[in-house]
Amino acid sequence: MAKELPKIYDPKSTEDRIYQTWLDSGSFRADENSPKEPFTIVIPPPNVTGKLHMGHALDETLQDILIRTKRMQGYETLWMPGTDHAGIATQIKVEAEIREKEGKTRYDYGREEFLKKVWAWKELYGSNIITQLKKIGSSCDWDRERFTMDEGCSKAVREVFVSLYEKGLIYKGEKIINWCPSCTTALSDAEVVYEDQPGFFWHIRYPFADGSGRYLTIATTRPETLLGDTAVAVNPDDERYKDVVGKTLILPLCDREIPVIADEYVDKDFGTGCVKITPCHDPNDFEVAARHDLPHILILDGKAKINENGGKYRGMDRYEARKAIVRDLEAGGYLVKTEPHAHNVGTCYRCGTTVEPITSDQWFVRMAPLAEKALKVVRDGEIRFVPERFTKTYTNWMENVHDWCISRQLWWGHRIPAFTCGDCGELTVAREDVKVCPRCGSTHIDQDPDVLDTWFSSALWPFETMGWPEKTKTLEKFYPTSVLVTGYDIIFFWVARMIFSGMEHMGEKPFGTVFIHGLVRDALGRKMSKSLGNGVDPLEIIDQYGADALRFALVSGISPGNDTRFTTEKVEAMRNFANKLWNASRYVQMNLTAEDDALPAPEALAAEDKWILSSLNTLIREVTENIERYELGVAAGKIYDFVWDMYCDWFIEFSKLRLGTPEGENAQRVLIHVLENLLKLLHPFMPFITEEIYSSLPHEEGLLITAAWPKADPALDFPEAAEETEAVMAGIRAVRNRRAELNVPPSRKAHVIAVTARPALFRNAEKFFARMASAASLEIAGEAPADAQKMASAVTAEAAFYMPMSDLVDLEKEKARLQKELEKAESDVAFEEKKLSNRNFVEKAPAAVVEAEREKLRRAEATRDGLLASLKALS
RNA sequence: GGAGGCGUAGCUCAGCUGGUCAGAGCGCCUGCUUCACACGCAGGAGGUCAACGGUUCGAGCCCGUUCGCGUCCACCA
Repeated sequence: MAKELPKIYDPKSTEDRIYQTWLDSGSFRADENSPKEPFTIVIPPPNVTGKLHMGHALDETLQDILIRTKRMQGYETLWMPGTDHAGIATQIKVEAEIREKEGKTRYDYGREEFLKKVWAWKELYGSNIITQLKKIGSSCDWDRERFTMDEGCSKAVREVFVSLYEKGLIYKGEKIINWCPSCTTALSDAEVVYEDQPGFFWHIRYPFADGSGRYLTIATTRPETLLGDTAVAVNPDDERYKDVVGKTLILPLCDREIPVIADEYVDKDFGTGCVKITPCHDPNDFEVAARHDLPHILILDGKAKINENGGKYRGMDRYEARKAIVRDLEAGGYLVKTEPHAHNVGTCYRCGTTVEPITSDQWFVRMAPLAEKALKVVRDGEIRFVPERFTKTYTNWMENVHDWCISRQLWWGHRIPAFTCGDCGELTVAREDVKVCPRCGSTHIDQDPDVLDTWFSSALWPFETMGWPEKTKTLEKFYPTSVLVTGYDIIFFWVARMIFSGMEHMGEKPFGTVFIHGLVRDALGRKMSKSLGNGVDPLEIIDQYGADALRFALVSGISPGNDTRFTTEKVEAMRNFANKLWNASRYVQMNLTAEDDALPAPEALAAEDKWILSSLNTLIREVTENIERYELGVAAGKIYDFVWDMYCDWFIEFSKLRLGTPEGENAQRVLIHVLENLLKLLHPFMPFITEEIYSSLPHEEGLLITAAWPKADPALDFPEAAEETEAVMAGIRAVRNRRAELNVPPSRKAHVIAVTARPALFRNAEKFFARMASAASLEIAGEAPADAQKMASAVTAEAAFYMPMSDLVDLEKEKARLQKELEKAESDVAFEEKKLSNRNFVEKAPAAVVEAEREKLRRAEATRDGLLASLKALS
């Protein structure tokens, strides 16, 4: 039965095999007909042609820990997997590919042919990311894998679009939007990243048209937009300009006349107090223009080049035009001054290009009515953010949300189901493609060329993946989902939108808890990014250290919502931990003769058995509770400490004394029992190695992945026995400590005399002292030996230990050391006495706390008395 | 401008609702080929928990102020 295992655990030869076992067993599958209580997570769908990065690795690990725990706890778990078509990201990739390989653009192919290319690309690379998710152990129900552009999701998207349109919550309109000149598409507000950039503040004279020679000076950071100016605004209360409101100015370089208007928007104290108004290229100006009914002049094209409204600047790139215009202003005597000015510039979150605010005809979601419900469900506590502070992040955003621009001038994505009649101009939004104009019967119909924002479909993810808009059993069983696990960086993009979508279309929240984690940074604390080249590839780490080590490294020491640094040192430490567990298991197996894992009867348990079993109970309670509270870092730490410290360093060492004796089988059974429970507690964190070890231990259940989660057994709480063992441990530590200080090698055994008032504690401890503290013998005495002067001594609360080793002991030093320890013990006693004589403390503090302090006092007194006796014996 | 986060051993970080909370890993020092493991064992050094003030019987933990570091949102042309 005993079986020899290699000394070093090899994840490479294990993980794929174990994963296949799980797949074959069907353990990942969720059953909507199950009577069990559901527990559901939908995966944040990675980009279909993306590559797994550390952020994914963390996100996946956290989800898998929750899912595996709940699965073992008897829930019907569904972890819904899938991928996102990632409109801009994917289209950019394919365009780059054909540009590089064929020197062509998407226009060379045309819409249909280009889309075929993208689909081919998706087919080619789309499975990579899924393979990678499997590598880190994700226990998703792969049979249900979805894609945001598959038939079902597309149907859901269309249903949502049409129904929102019918409710008046989607509209088309000419508004100012963010435009990326590189991606040549509109973006939503959330897709713009603002960054501080150095720039200039140009002060420019706009002369009055009355030929008086007077002028107003405006200040701008974007002089080229002057081509689109249709007014200059001042604050109505600004005394300096009261008399010029209503007058007319000549727009430099354009010879166009524009009015001076008064508007509250202008800040008197900023710049010159005069603001050029460019309705088509600034959101604030757009508003001002609406209030004053100003004309709109668009001066940029889709590539951010000056268009036909820009006169001689036509065709210039925006920055080229800026230079030319500044030069011409200077030449014309219009430029007053140029001063450096740092300002925030919006950039495209996908390509980093500076975005231009421009007016454009786009589709929008009317957010106000949707936001209302989305706020209520969070305020009512139906949806809870973990950690709680992100609730505020969410509500602040939702309270101030603008209408959502959802149309994108791309080809890859869900085509907007809006159809325009070429003859009568009738616009029809419909669930089925329109072939005939419902108004005039014309068959000359054009579908809107634009596609929807990628996030429009991901917003529906929790229910579109379950078959909505059909009424499916899956929805019935698993919606709303239990927890959503994601990083704080996509709360606005995704979490917020799922919430209002769920409320609107399902009439119910999409999830009960939003578990937010931080970013994985590099060893120096920087964001991992392609441009910095500081990203660490999770697959390489898995290859080198194993998925378990990576998972444990990612989750150890983290706390919800906080960023974490990734270091290979940490992975190495966790690889070592895996190996430690592996070798502990080897030890258990090498000594195995018992045929099953049944615990011995309580009366057959040794004190150390009772100690480890009591401690295991505590561990089970703590781990279970901390997972429940999403404190996964704490839970992982508790298991780590227990395995390494309590189980390996102490219990296994204790057990060695019994193996091979008549009691050996009892020891084995306790070893196995505890190990098995540890494997279960650790399984969600380190699924591969725990499953591998479990398979070679005697056990009743099949696979560990579906084994029952441990429960603390009150019948196995033995506080007295635990205290007894801890007293022995303290004694062993004290003796080891003294020996180490005196540099006594383990090979030199010493007699140990334990002077104690509680001899029962040490009656059976000789073998432990012999093995673990190099004791030749352990003698129990009531008082200090007569020749104590020649001995090394060590004092604990329960005993004073004497070791005859006169050659090594310097009596004076020994006395000085004991004296120092005595002072410490006395101050401890005084501290505790003071505390306990404080009536306020005794009356107000909880009884358990007071009792703990009393125990501390007792131990301090005992230690003090032991030290006093030792000192007396030495003098 | 607004919001929230962080500042704990040389380094990276835990420390949950205030009472063994002064911890872990790595690094460092001293021993050890002890029959599971040198990806190891035993022992050790090292922190006035950013500063100051307050609440409390009791504060890294709660409140306030200050200093330092990064984050998100908004955005003044």
